[in-house]
Amino acid sequence: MSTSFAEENYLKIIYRLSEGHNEDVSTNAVAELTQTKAASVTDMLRKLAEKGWVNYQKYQGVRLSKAGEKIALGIVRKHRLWEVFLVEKMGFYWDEVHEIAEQLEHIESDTLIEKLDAFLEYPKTDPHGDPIPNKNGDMPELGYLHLADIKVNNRCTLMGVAKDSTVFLQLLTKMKLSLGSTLEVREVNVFDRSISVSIDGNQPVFISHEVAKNILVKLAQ
Amino acid sequence: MSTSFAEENYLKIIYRLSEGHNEDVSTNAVAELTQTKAASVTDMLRKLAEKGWVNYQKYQGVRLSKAGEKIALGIVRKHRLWEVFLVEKMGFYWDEVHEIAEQLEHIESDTLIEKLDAFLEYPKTDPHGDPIPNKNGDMPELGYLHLADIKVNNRCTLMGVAKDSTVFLQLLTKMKLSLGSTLEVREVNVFDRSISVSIDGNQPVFISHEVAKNILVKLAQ
DNA sequence: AATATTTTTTAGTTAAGCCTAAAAAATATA
DNA sequence: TATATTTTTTAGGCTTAACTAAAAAATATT
Repeated sequence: MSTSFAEENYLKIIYRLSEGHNEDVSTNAVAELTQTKAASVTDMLRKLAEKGWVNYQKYQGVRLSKAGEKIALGIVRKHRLWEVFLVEKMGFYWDEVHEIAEQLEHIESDTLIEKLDAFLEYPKTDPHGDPIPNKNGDMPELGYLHLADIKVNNRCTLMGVAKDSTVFLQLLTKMKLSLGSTLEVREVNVFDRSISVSIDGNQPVFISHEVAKNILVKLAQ
Repeated sequence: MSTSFAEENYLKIIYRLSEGHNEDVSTNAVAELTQTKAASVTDMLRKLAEKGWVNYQKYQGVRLSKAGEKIALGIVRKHRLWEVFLVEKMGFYWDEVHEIAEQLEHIESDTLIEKLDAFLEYPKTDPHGDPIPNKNGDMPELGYLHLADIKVNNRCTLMGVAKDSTVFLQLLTKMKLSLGSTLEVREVNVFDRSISVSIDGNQPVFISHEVAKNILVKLAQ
C-alpha cells in the first residue's frame, strides 16, 4: 500500500513522539508538530488506523503498529541520510539542513537510498548525532545520556542533540558547542537547574536546563 | 508567489511542448503528458492564467508568459542537474534516472541547487545531452541536428536524445548507441525512411525513422 | 462529589486537483 | 455550405487534507 506525503509526515511525527518512552501519543502533541489543528489530527488518525499503521482508540491516544513503525523508520532513514549528504557533500552547516531534508525524505526510490548510503560510506549517525536505521529498520542503540543528567565533575563528549531546530543549533554554535566537544560539569545550580560547564577545557559557562536536556553525551572513558 | 507540485508539472510540460516551435499548445497535448483528462487541463490552465504564468484564451491553446517560462526553466534546470547527479555520483544508467528526477525537480532550495551545480562542476548538459539552463534561465543553444536529417556519407557524433523514455533509451543501449558514438549514414531507404548507419566503424545496422528523429548529432569537423 | 477546565471528537465547510457526461466551439468532410 | 467529427469547455461530483465551531469525554480543582 502506498503512502501520501501527509501520511508519511504523521507516521514520522508519531514515531518521534514515542521514541524512548513507551506511552501513547496525544492528539494535541501530534497537532503541534504537524502544525495542524487537533480536529485534523483526529481525522488522520482514524484513517491511519484503518490502514493498519497505528493503533488508535478514540480519547486514548495513538501508537504505531509494527507496519507503521517500519514506514516511519524508512522515512527517518531517508531524512538522516540526506542530512549527511547535505552536510558532507554539499557543504551546508548542521543548522541549515533540516528543512531541506524534510522535503528529500519523501523521495521514493529504494535503489537511490541504497546507492546514497554507499556513496556516503554507510554513516552510522546524522550530522546531529542521531542514529541512522539500516534498511531493515534496525536502529543502532547508541545509549547516550542527557547532559542534564551528568553528575558534577564528570567529563563527557558531545555526541548528539535531541532537537534539530535551527534556533537551538545556532545557540549551540554560538556557545562553541559541536559534535565532539569535551564537556566537564563543574556545578549544578539548584535555583534554575542550570549547570556550569567547561567546554574543551575553557572557562566554565552557564548552560540552562532546557539546553542541557537536549544535549546527548557519552561519559569519558 | 509559490507554486504547487501540480502547477510546476503543468508549466514544465507546456514548456516541453512549445520548445522549438512558436505555436500555442493544445489542451489535449497537455492532457496526454500530464496523464490527466482534457477537462482537468482546462481547469488548471484557467488557474495558471489567473496567476499570470500562461497566456490562455479558451479554445485558443496556451503559451507560457515570461514569468511562467522562468518557473519552467527553473524546474528543467533542477531536473537536469539531478539527472547528472544520479548518473555521475550515484552510478545509475541513463535510462533509470528520469522518474527519480521527476520527484527531485520539485525540491525547493535555491542554495541547494547552486551547491549541487558546483559539486557537479557546472555541467552544461544532462546525461541525455539536453542543455542545462543557468540560474538566470538562459538555455545554452547547442545547435544539434536530428540524425534523420543527415545526408548519406556524412559522419557525425551522437550528442543527445530528444526523448528520455526508458524504452527508447534501452533500445539505444541495445544498439550500442550512447553519447559520443560516431555515426556514419550509409544509406537512406526510401520505403520506410529507415537508414543504414555504421556505429563506431562497425557493420552498418538499420535505424528506423522514428528512432533517427529522436537522436541528436553534431556533424564531424 | 460537583464543577470547571482541558482535551478530543463530531459536524459541517473549504480548496486543490482530479473525474465523467453533456454542451459548445472549432475543424474537417461531403 | 451543410453536416459530421474532433476538440475543448462547462457542470456537477469525488477525494484528500485541511479548517471552525460546537459537543462530548477526560481530567483537574474546589
